[in-house]
Amino acid sequence: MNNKKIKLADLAKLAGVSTSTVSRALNNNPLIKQETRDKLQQLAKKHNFSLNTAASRLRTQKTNVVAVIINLDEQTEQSISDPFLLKVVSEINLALNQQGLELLLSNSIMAQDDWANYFINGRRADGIIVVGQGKNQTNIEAAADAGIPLVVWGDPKTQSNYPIVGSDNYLGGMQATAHLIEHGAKSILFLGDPEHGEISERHRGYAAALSTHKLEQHVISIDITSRSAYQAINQLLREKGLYFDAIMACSDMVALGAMKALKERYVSIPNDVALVGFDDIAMADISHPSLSTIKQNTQFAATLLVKKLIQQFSGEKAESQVIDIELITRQSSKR
Amino acid sequence: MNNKKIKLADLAKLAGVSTSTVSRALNNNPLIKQETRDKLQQLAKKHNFSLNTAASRLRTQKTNVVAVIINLDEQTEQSISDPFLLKVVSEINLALNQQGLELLLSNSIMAQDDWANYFINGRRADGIIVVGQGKNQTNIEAAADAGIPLVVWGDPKTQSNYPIVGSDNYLGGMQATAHLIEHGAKSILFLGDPEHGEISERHRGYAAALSTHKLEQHVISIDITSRSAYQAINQLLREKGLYFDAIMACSDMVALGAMKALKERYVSIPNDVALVGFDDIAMADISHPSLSTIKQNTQFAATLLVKKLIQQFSGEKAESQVIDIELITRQSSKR
DNA sequence: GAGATAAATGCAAACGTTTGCAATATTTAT
DNA sequence: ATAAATATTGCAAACGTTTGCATTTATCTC
Repeated sequence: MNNKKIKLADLAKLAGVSTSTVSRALNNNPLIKQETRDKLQQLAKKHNFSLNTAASRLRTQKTNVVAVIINLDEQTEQSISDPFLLKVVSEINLALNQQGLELLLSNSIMAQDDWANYFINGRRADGIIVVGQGKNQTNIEAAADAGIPLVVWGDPKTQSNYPIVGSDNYLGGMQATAHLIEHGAKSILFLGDPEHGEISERHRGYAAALSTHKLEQHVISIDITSRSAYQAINQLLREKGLYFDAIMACSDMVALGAMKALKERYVSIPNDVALVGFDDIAMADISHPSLSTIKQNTQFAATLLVKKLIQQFSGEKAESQVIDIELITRQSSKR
Repeated sequence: MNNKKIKLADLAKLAGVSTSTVSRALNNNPLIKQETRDKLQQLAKKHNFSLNTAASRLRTQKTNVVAVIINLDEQTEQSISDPFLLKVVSEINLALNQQGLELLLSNSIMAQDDWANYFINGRRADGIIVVGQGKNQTNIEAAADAGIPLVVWGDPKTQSNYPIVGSDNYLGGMQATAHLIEHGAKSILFLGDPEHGEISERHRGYAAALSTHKLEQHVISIDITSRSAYQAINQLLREKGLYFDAIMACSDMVALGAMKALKERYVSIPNDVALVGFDDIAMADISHPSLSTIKQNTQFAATLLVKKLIQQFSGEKAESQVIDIELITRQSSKR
């Protein structure tokens, strides 16, 4: 095993050609005769040669890397363990790889406020995908203003100077709520934080559906974690009793936390309380009763995010885009 | 806003010093007078300057990047959505950032077998963390032989020429099983794939605990997903009836799938069937009944993985290390 | 078969840092 | 005040690619 790292020039010497030829051959430049290309590519493979990306990035000013930032404000603890966010990241990774791009992951960098320079001026990445809007939009806005290729997973109806891809949260909230109403719910809790970007849209949808049917809002503002959902419902049942007959939860994890509290107190789901979540994480299908939810098409979203980012690489402006959601009805809401 | 990217030389000109001085100042080299250092660092901040990593990596032959490879064999679909793996990645990310290292994520590259060159010879990363042993250990072994800084999350008792960090799966399997036996279980199912690296150790622990008490093994070999667990238990109950009184599941997701099947058929947990999982994912606490499980200390593991990788950067050899597990008893096993 | 066009390759200069060594400025000892 | 030692800075050569342009080689045209 050779511990001296082989370089382009070594290959060139071995093949008796110039480095330019090798470089072009490995990059499949049609300027080089097909035959020579094949020969050199084989030689490279044989010697386990891989282009030094540091050098090539320096020369080309391109990295073929995209930084993905998980943007969670304060509530570090739970969001990080939210399967949904991680699934989004996973899908983005796939979408990037399909385009020959690599994924530089960061979930702590958002704290410091010069992340844009850090990644872009530092030539660590060609562009940035921010997962989650959080509350510090000004930060993102500034980066976008500075011409940094940037794309955000969040609520696409938010006014912004950067493209946001995300589900139709308003429609999702409305459909979920309407579904509960159709199944006879009269007193529907909204469980979540209506201040929070995407969730506020879900809440607006909830409110709209209610007002159509002249029903009252019951907003329980909580941290968007299953634990605080559990605690909130527990406290509610203890202090106020069962004054509601349905819950529209702002996420599946929240819904599952609520479900646990209900089951512990022998509140029947869906008979006493019907329940709808949001996201369609794997657990929604596995829980008992299985959880009705609004499915977000993360795979499509990921390819879209990547596509819009690449557009910006070539100077095009990309627009925000709303992705269709789908109501998945399972046991938790059927009565 | 300046669209021309500023470089070291520009800063130097602005400050009226040489590039060497700026470079040293920004790298906090004590060779430079403290006063000059401060001044230059401020200047850099003021101009949103960030060192061009491409250039600096080329010159220093270091990237300060670690590639993390999620190593899943074939069963792509479910493993990717397994919250546990993603949590491990998340913890690794944190641990890396704490050491000033960045995380390059990869989950599909493992397919092609030259990933080692790709990352290391291509100077994309200084080292590699493989999450999950999978079945193609030869691949990893070759890389380790080639002197590539490498560390694996897996079963640390596996014989290997590279350091593996992971939980005491044998002990975990044994403790979980013993716990079930203590609570009166006589016929305990092992739910998982005993061929699979870490899980085979869990199975060995299970077998050991059983043989101590002269109990019989009942191994249900399934894909390690909640869905196939659900299907398997369903089928079992349908075809053979309730011939078991406890389940030791190879992971929490598997346990939760089994739990759903049991609940659907009104098998009481833990009274009719006691249940223990493995991992302690967030859902274990939220499920109803809450799931007893073997907790893996992922945070500690992550720091250890990173530490052992860094050791290798400086030529030291690092050893495999077993991490303590902890039995978390919740409702699913208490009777 | 000579001249002209096209195809294939080579030369050499970047890209922006870092760092050994040389050079200068500053302090200390005498 | 001068010499010696030390602290601080600058010079210039790498690091390994890519690519515009020049050059060579092959192909075509008449």
